[in-house]
Amino acid sequence: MNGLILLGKALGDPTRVRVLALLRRADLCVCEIADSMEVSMSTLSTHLQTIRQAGLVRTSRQQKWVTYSLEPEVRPLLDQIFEFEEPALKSDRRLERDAQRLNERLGLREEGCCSVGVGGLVKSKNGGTCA
Amino acid sequence: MNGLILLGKALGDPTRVRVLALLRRADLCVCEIADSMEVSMSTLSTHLQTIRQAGLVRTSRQQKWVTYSLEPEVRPLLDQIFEFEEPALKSDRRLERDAQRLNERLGLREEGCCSVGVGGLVKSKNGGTCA
DNA sequence: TCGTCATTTCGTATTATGCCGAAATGAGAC
DNA sequence: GTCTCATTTCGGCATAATACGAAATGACGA
Repeated sequence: MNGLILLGKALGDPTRVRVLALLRRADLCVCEIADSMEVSMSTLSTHLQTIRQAGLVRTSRQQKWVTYSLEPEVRPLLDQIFEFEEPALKSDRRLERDAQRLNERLGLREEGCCSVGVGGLVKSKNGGTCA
Repeated sequence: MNGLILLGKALGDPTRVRVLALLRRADLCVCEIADSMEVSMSTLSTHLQTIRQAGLVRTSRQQKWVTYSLEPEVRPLLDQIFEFEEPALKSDRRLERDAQRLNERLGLREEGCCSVGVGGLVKSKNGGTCA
């Protein structure tokens, strides 16, 4: 029954739901998630760990960055759960803001995700030159 | 997003999963759940409240007893979630024991659920003559 | 090999959650 | 109305979860 409980815990926290909602839109590297959510890196990392342990996401490395994506095997289930709650989710301010910031963030991808030398258009949390 | 989080919290605790697993088998009054799970009344009640607030169950009164049943509207979703985790759930000892005790308990229903005067075949938690 | 960052872990304070027994509540039976 | 129980809330403690900044880690590029 452990898997089910891990799934429950993963869904039972606002920050984690926000992460999952973002990942349902696109595969994202951690800095993109962080910038979209305006949460500290350490906090985000903890939640990502929880979500990972629940088997909801997989990670892969692209150059220097780790990309998170929904585990294909659970995506259908996750979709059904989210769609069931769709009416409430659609009108959620926080999720809305996250999505908006994500879109702005994704617009910068052509200039290189998290790439160096973009001219500091967007400053990442710890002073890096992340896109 | 609150509904989704409540759903998550409801699924994110072993005791509550055990309750839901029992309710997937049959509509049950609280004393039947308690006897099947061997957990204190106050503890059980707290979890039932959580599950109720998540909108996963409805209650109805039968004579002196309150019967819990899965909310018809969420049952399909719940089924899909449980079926997704089926392999792990099927081999879970605790759930197995709960189900076995439930079966024993249901066998006594003909003698009247929680009825007085059965001769104390089964003693309920707080000294009553509950079936 | 070294430097640079993205990412994770550590230390800690705060808050939430789980458990139980005992007391309170409340619905039916007489 | 009163009695009887099933059911819920209360008080108190123990454990676990969340948050953050700062320090540690670790992978890639040069």
